Amino acid sequence: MNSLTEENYLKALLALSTNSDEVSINDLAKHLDIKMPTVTSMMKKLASKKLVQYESYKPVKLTKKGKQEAAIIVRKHRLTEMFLVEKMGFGWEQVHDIAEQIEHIKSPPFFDKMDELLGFPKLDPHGSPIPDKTGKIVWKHYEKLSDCKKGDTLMLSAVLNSSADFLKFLNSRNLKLGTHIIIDAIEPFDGTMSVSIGKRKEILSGLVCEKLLVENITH
Amino acid sequence: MNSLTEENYLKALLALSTNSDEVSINDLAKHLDIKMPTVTSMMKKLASKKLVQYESYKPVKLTKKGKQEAAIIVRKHRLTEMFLVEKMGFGWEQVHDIAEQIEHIKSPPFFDKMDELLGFPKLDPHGSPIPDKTGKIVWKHYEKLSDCKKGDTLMLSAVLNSSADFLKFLNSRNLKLGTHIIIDAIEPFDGTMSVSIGKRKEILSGLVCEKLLVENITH
DNA sequence: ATAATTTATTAGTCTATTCTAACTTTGTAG
DNA sequence: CTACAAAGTTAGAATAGACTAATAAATTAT
Ligand SMILES: [Mn+2]
Ligand SMILES: [Mn+2]
Ligand SMILES: [Mn+2]
Ligand SMILES: [Mn+2]
Repeated sequence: MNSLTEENYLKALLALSTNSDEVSINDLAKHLDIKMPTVTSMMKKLASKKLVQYESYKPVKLTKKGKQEAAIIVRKHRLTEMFLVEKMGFGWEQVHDIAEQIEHIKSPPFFDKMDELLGFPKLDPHGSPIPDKTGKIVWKHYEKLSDCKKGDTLMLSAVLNSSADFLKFLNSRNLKLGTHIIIDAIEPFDGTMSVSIGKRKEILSGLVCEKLLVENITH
Repeated sequence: MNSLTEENYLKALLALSTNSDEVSINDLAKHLDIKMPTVTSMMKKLASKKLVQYESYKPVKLTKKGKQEAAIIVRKHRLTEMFLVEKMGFGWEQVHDIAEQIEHIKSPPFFDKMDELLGFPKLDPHGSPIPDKTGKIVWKHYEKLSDCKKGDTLMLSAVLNSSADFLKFLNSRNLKLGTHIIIDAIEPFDGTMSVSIGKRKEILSGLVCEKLLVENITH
């Protein structure tokens, strides 16, 4: 059984493996806000448990086993978020921090029951896929709003940042999953977009646009 | 903020304070299944946090502050058990172990929401009172079945043991909170009782009878 | 009032997780 | 191909929590 600490390392490794599946000690240290030597020694420990592949001075890689166990934590995190929103009435900006703790609860029946009560959801409240019980994760083919072009009509489908601050910002602009966005103009210098959300006109900074995943529904 | 470990010590102290409000290191060690020297050093730590009163070679006592913080953990534990039974469909024999973990979640809104969704319950699924937010705990005046006499008609109101084994035993005898019990005979030697539960006749050992709290409803 | 037993404390060790300081390796810019 | 910066490792120390062995205090039994 992995400790809470080990589980958080596994989850961070998975989160940082989206592109290359190789993760540097430095990135991991920054992501977890832990110093590099601490990370190095934890990598040795996880390697001894066959959860990562580790060699001195090289980036780390999750093994199949490590990937699977990380995905199970993510599953528990996302099921929890969905439960908090759908069954307990929390806002999507309130659930991440609670889920960060509940994901470590050891009780398969507890999460199975959530899953069942929710009707076996495929997505969490932020649009991210809920891994299945075997650890498989299937992302739909979304694109970043920042990669879309002027005139496109898009549907907000997922957010890449679940911090309360960011989500409260989206709330204040009436941006929810499913909301339609039309790109009126793009500032070439910094990627700031002028968009229409329903009847309202809004300005979204490049940084915000990079965190919004959309589906192109231009007619 | 107290650690999970400290919280479990506080809860044990409160549980063992029911009578005398003084707790011996030895009892605490047995209750927590931890060796005495470890308990001694934790008592020193809790004393430095003003949560217990500790002097060498004397029994420990929870301070007002310690009692309050312990009760808040118990509140979270019992709200959780109630939520698991009432809102998630678990049996009363399944919830204690999950609550033992969830009681340590740091999120007042999470437990407030449970409380609200449950309609501010006063009792948990095992008949124990749910402490209020200030830490006050009010037990109703129940008596132990083992203290009742032949001919009494009683209503099962609470159980003093929440282990899955014990509760599964009660399930198998159709004993639930609210069930009526009539004492047909008491074996003087060991306190074994012959009782009527509805139309059924059952035999309950003295040990079982001591764990059942009842309300006397003899006409 | 002793002796025996039980309870509690000290001292020293261990594992898990983290840190800082110092050193080494790798990668990059001339 | 050096020289410097960035990334990574080693060594040593700290804290939380738990253990064992040895010792001391308090209780109980004779
Ligand atoms: Mn989240
Ligand atoms: Mn976490
Ligand atoms: Mn319980
Ligand atoms: Mn607990």
